[in-house]
Amino acid sequence: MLDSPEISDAEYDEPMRELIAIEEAHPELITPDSPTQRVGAPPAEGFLPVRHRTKMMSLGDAFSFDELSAFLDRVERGLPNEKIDYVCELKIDGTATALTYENGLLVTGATRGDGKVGEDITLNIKTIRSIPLKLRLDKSPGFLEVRGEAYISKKQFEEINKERSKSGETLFANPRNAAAGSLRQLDPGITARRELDSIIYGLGFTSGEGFKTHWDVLQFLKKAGFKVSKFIRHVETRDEIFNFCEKWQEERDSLPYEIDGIVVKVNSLRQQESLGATSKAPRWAIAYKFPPEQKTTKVLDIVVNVGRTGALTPVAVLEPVKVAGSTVSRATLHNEDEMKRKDIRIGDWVVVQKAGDVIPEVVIPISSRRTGEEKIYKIPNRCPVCGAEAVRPPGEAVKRCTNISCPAQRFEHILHWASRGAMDIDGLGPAVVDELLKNKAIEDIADLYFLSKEELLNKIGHFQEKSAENLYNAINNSKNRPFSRVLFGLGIRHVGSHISDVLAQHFPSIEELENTSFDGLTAINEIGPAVTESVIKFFEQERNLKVVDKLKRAGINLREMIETGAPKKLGGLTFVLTGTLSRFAREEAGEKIKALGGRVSSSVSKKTDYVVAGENPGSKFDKAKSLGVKIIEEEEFVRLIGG
DNA sequence: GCACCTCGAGTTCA
DNA sequence: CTCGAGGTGC
Repeated sequence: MLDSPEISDAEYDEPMRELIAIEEAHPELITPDSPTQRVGAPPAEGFLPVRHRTKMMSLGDAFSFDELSAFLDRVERGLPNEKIDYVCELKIDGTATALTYENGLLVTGATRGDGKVGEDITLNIKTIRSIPLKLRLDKSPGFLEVRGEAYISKKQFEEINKERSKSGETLFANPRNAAAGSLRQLDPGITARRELDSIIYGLGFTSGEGFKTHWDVLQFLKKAGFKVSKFIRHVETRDEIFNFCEKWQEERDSLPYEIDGIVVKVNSLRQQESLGATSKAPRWAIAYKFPPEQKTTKVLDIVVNVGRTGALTPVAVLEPVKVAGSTVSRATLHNEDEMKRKDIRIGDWVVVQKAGDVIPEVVIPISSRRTGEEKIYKIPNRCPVCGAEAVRPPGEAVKRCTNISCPAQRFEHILHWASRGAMDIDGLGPAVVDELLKNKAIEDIADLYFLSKEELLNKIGHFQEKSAENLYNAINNSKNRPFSRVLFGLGIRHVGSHISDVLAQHFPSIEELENTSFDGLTAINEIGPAVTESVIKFFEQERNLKVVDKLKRAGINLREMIETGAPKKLGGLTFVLTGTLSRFAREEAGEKIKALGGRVSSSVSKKTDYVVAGENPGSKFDKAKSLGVKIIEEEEFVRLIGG
């Protein structure tokens, strides 16, 4: 077997500490290629475009062994009567990068971009420890470009998401997105903390090196100091190729990083050249893509869940089965119509898969395995928790429990109040809320603020002094959350986080919101009749008024804070973002605008002050033009927000 | 009244 | 991520 050893991370770690010490003592000795220069560079302004010397092509896909065979047929036809051997590599699910070295020193790291022009992410690339800043060659070529995959290990990915979850940031869907996102950080310090890794698998434009095979190239890359995969295989027959694919399809879970397929390349560089390329992809390589992992399992039961709004949602209880890395035992069926459309019955054998990598989904029932014993499930007309009538309004898709004091709704409502987007009360999770309700310590959200430490300790079975103290403090600290979060936490129907922001902008205090009229609400952009009605209804309910009153007495912040400092730069201005911004994600830009007192709206109207147009702006751009709304480009926007 | 875009609400697992 | 539904503009 021709497996090749991988360079271990430890080899890069050891000399670091020593070096830092030396350089701190003698700053004049710091060289541009010093590993200490990997981090600490100032945040970049944005990313400059880099033109690739030779196009970074993508690979053709094969989604089955048939398609893979067809590819091999084409290769053989293209090289009649020649002996052909191949190299099989794991296709790591990361992000493609091109690294250029001049006279042995790393000068540029770039993303693939559209293949012709990528972005200069050199500072971020330098934080990847397995990428040498200097080649380990006696005599380096004047110009060397290598290509590879920058990725994040499964373990590190979970680590990152755990932290993001703590700080309330949106989670990365998969390691690939995490890697891509981390490489697009303006502050290399953040990239460094993400601990990316890299595997190099080929050469780009390079001066004066005469290789015969791809295998030789890989050996050279290893010698030059790059991390090259140890799982690469040099093969000669089709069977070996298929075996390699099959083996890794089964064993992909055992790898420290995610792979989404196998790359098969013609080994001889002369043969590669002779096969050539289409405008999109080389004819001498292909990516065999693993099918999304699907498993079959049995629907043991279908149960209903009662949500915060009283919605009855059917959930399939499944015979536990391992799919794409985790064990699946439940899957939502969304609603009655969806259940009927897919015709899923209790006792059915079904195909399950992960939608988007995390959330299990029932794809389809296997009707051929039916015995006739399967039962069609109907959502009950009574709430399974409180027994009240459950009604599905005409034209709507969900059945709802009509009892506003239904224990299930109350429970979910309190959890919602404590949730990250609302009051963010750490330590107030399902188990604690359950005990507090059961032991009659609270009835509603406002009661939380009248609990003493002792009560918390007494009423929550598993609590010790420390946890009681922590929760007590967490509850107290939530009193001065911004008004918009309080509004969101109230759980008014149709009032989510965004509409809460909008309402808080227009009504500086809860009294003003309470006393407004139907027209006063609908006049506001983004507030239509449905939202208006539900807000007005909320304040008509005696129960709700009592809770609001108690919240007031508890000292909850029920007015928009008026900033006493310097007037905010963007006070009262409304922005609409369109197109792709290069410096930050849209969400980030939105955060910045809001932080400076501005508003972000989703659609352009006469009220819009600025439309910020990024790359490929959408229809909002045209709308802004026709309405005569001021359109600014990213440059000017950055100047406007002063950074 | 319709198309399009957003937002809201519910959900899973480790 | 998913679906459903609200808001806006034609």
